[in-house]
Amino acid sequence: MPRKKANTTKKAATNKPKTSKSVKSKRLHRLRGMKDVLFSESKYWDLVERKAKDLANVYGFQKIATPILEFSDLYVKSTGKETDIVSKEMYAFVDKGGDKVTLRPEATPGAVRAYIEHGMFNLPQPVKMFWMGPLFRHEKPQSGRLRQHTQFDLEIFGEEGPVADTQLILIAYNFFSELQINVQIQINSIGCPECRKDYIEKLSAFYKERGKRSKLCNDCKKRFTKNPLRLLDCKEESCLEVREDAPQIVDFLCDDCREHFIKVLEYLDELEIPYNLNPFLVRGLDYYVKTVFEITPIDEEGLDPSQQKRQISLGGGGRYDGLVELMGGRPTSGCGFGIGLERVIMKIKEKSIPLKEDNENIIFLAQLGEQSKRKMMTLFEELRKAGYNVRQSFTKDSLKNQLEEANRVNAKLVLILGQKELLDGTVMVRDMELGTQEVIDFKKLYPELNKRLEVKEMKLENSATESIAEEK
RNA sequence: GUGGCUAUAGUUCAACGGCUAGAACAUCGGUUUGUGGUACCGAUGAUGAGGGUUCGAUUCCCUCUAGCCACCCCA
Repeated sequence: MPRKKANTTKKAATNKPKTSKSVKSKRLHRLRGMKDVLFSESKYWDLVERKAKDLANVYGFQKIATPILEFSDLYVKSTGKETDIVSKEMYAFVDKGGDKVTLRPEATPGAVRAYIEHGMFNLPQPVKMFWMGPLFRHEKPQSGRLRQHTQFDLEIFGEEGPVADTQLILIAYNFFSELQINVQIQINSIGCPECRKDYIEKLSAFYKERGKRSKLCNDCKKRFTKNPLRLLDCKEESCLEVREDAPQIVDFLCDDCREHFIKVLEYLDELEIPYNLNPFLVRGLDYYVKTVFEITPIDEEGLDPSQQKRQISLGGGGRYDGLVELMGGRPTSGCGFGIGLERVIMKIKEKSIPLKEDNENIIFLAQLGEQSKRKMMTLFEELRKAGYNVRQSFTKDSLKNQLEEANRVNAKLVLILGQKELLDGTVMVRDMELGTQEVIDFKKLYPELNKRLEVKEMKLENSATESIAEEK
């Protein structure tokens, strides 16, 4: 039996044994870990972006945009050569001019670069900026983990006081609660380079005590020599056991760091923002000092544990006081945080929070015949400019199709103009909910529309109260 | 990057190694050449890619690709 087959013979046997990706399938596929945002998802993006911008503006943050492509060195120097992001996740390449460049893996370095490069230390301090855009990390994709994702990011430069840290956390908290996402704020202080050094010594000493290292998992054995702070991060059961008695960094903070941290917590208490003091929270970027925090979602409806998904963090940030200086600016303190918008949208979808849609009082214009089409096209512009919520489908000529479309967009009224109406100087007004229609004088269109839109609203209110009354 | 699971129309799912790969929803068309949302009829449309075993593969095996899950890490 000859099987149905596309008779396009692939390039003959001249192919190298290693098949190249491009020849493989006839259809082009998007790159791994990259996503298209389609119509149905756009409304979530609108919602989230609007919320982010509104909040940022209220708290005095101004928008900036930095290039997606930067010199690779920017990230190597700031984020840290040894961090996972830089050492194994960067989209780094040499461009045609021979420059070593990288697709932005992280927001803060670009903001810092811009702050220095444009002499923003000459602006009134603190400088508060926000930022929204794509980031690229070459990781193995999973749900909620993409190679291109979008972050909403806030940065404050030139303010060393704890108010700055608090304000960032406050904004993050407001962002989530106003989107009806339940979150938990994890917070910790990892001190400054000085007191952290002391702590790491203590921590190493602790783990060196008899028999402790043999209990650790393989990853942690490596961490012990490479980055002892990360020992605190491990979720392995046996490592957790050892960790129980480990010294906590908060007990070793210098006076300055301790005072700063206490203030942040006091402010949070004052604002009644719930937080979870997590002495084991350590963040993976080199530049963080003092306050670090992370935001994770909470499942409220006590699902059975098997149903519970791994809780990925929705956002995180911290203070980076030494970073501007490290990057060649004058000593400037700073702090910032980022929120992963794809993950936020995932959460909103999970909870199926209803979205407000702009489909109130839609007037749909339908036409029959060339003459009426022309007239309706101009009427459409007229109504639109007058502030009516109008829709049309002038590419379709049959009334059936136009009404179908009117129904799809949830129109309240349809104005129908055909040969008959055109000759009589009238227009037909069809009420899509009641299914009634009426021919009116074209000149009385505006008062008629206004009347119907108002009457409609009152009727709806009435019916709502009636149905409540019935239930009682 | 490591390990596991999966891959069938646009979407959600069917199909003891064997007949024309079947539905629902969606889309388009018709019943109605001037009337939508409920009905009826019809059409379009799929085995991720490449190889192997077999008389015969959607089904079994291998490779690649992609997705999901856990780890690593992070937003």
